[in-house]
Amino acid sequence: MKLLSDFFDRDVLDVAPELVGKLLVRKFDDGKVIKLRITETEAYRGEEDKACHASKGRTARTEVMYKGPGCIYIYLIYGMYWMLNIVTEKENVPQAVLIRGAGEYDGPGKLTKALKITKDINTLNISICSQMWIEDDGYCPQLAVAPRIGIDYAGEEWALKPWRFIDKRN
DNA sequence: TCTCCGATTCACT
DNA sequence: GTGAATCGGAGAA
Repeated sequence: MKLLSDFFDRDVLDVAPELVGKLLVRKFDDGKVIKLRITETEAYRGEEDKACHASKGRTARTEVMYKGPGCIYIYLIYGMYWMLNIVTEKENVPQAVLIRGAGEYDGPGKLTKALKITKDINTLNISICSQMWIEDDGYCPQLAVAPRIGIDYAGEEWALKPWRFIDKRN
């Protein structure tokens, strides 16, 4: 069962843990399709979240996070890795879920490299996209929570929030 | 224009 | 445990 935009039209703290255990489906240009079970996600919640790119306000880069539920937010980090995010909540509320791991890939950079994800699918909506979507096959993960990674610059208040969600069954 | 730095990974000590 | 690779966005000037 494919997830539609109403699934993403909720608070990111509801969506992020529920995305763990879902199937991330990627269709390549040559027609090949692969499905990977999502093992780890993180929540980035609006302008007040100092770790969220949108904390700086609306800019060309963060514009997609204001576009509404289900939009794909891709950005380059450290000049070499693409990060994959799914926007949640209604229009003009900048929240997103970072997909940190899926299938046998245990890092966001490795995942996007394996799936050939780059800026060219930035801003597309994952609920109506033919190149990538998410399915629910009824799998039930054992959730664990932890602080988010690599955001010390946001200050302790935000860096310590338990907004990372992991499937212990892996 | 120019400078700083990051939602990472990997090789090396 | 430490540091390099590498580049576009954001803010300063």
